[in-house]
Amino acid sequence: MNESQPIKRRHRKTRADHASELAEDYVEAIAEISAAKEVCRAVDLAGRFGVSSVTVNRTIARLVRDGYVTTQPYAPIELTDLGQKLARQSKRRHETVFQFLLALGVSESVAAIDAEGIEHHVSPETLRKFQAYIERHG
Amino acid sequence: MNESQPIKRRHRKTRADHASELAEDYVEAIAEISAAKEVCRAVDLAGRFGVSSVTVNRTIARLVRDGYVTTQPYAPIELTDLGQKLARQSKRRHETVFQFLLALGVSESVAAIDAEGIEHHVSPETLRKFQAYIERHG
DNA sequence: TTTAAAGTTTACCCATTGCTAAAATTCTTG
DNA sequence: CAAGAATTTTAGCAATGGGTAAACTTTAAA
Repeated sequence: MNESQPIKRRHRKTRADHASELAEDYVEAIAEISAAKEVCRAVDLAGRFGVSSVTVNRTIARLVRDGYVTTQPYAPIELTDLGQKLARQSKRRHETVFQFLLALGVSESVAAIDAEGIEHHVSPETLRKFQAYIERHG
Repeated sequence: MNESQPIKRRHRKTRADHASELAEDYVEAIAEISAAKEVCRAVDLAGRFGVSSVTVNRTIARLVRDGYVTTQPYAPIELTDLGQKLARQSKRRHETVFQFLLALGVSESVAAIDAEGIEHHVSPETLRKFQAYIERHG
């Protein structure tokens, strides 16, 4: 009577239709790095995420496959329109979560860490509540 | 000046020292199911999480390896003291996140889903802020 | 310009988390 | 108790996300 419906796990679920957390982190980083220094290279992402450039390479290949990114051998990494759209959404949501935590009184360093983890699990409805809270409080 | 220190990803990071999200979900579920019907079997967890019992089996093997669970072939699944401790912590944190979302005005169905995802990324400091908010508001 | 450094790619490895099919065991019921 | 149902286990497959070592390109410097 209690184990009603199955709890679907939210990590690694669908393929092309729904961007993974990793994809969101990557497009967000690619957008930021591209803005800061014109081109984004695998080595930049490797430094950013603290992983090897081999790992970056394969992740980028998946992003290409899923339509978020274009690149050619030994060339810089660029976002497609879809990738840019996802990057904007991710950045906006990330920023909202971060500001919300600050408004709640969480310290900046902890808010930065927690926002990273939380952002991928906040539904539109909850995000709106976060925004409302930010507007009410400072 | 911005790509200061590497951003450590919070999913699937360490091995034995830090319980994975999946481990937390499992011990929480095992505790709940054991409380509700005396014994917890793989098939119960499979139903709960919407995965096959083969998948449950292997996950349980990892939990045994990591010291959270004991079991024997064809026997029910039981939590170790460590597993019970983790289950209590997880349940408490989960409950706090869920109540916090409700207090913020998020609907019950969405709060249930978001709490599942968010709970694993909330630091002790942020959790205290959540609790404080719940106490202030209803 | 040639060479060395930096960056990228390829070829391997591993663990996790999912699956199906089939074998083994335990439970239930006729 | 024997047969069938339910459950668990084993064997094998796949995708993701991590690694190293070594080869290959590109860039920079002497």
